[in-house]
Amino acid sequence: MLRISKRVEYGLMALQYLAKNGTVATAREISDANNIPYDLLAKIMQSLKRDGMIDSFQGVRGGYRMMLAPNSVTLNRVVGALEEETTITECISPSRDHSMCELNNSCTIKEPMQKLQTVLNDSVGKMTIAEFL
Amino acid sequence: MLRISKRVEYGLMALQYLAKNGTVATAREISDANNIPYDLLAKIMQSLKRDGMIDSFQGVRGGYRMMLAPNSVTLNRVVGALEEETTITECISPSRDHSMCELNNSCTIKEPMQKLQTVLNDSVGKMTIAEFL
DNA sequence: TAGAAATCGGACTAAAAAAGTCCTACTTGG
DNA sequence: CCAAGTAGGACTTTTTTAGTCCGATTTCTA
Repeated sequence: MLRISKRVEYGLMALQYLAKNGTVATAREISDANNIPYDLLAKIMQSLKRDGMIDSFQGVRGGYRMMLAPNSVTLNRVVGALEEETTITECISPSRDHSMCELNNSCTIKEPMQKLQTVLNDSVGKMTIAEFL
Repeated sequence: MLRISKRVEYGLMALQYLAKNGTVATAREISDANNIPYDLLAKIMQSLKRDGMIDSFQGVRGGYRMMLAPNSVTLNRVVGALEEETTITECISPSRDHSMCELNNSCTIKEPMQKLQTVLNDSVGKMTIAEFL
């Protein structure tokens, strides 16, 4: 049901690393420290950068740096930055036309699913990177 | 991150159906009513039966029947009955030897993940089939 | 008592998603 | 200029999930 993806797992490790060390760190450094495949991590860092929670510097003395206070970066935000779909169910997703569940409008569990989604968002949204330090 | 599987989705629909109607219903009846592939639903019903939340009757007038009050069947229980792994992360799973995260014991996010797991279990555990009626 | 309508359950295939790899381009400090 | 970085597209592999198929067993009923 709710296993988090490696993308999120690695992303959290990277953010933890950055938050802990305070300084600029390279993707290579982080991948070495955590046994994360370098290429994969590189992509993840780009996504986190795009979100704005970290900053990046190209070139020889480049790397990544935290841009926000750890306690202001919620898990919801991290997940949102790293994953396409963040809803519990396809029919709740805002990305598709879901005026009906797939073919028919006979979906009988939409409302409770929506409720579950809210409950989940609330609880996950309360945790931040500060909890990882 | 946390999309629920079709197994759980279909399982919830089936439980809703049984709880709503009160009587014995066949897998065919439920699959027709909800556009669920019959063979798949049949397996799901067997899993739910094994858990004990529903009962089954073989033979010509057979089918399935709810065995518990809807408000006593939590989502956690349904998920547990229908899925192998129910943990947010592999290293938390009780099914594997995880005295260390895979190869090395350098997993730096285990504790917060454990906390997240607890938070999640708590919130999901509060919802029951009664919410689906 | 035969047969239809069910559940039971294993084995398999197909499809989708996730994880990981490869390669090239661009940037920048020394 | 070149080494050490990020940026990012395209691709392959692996894993997981979804779905299918088939035969066995049970049991009501005509």
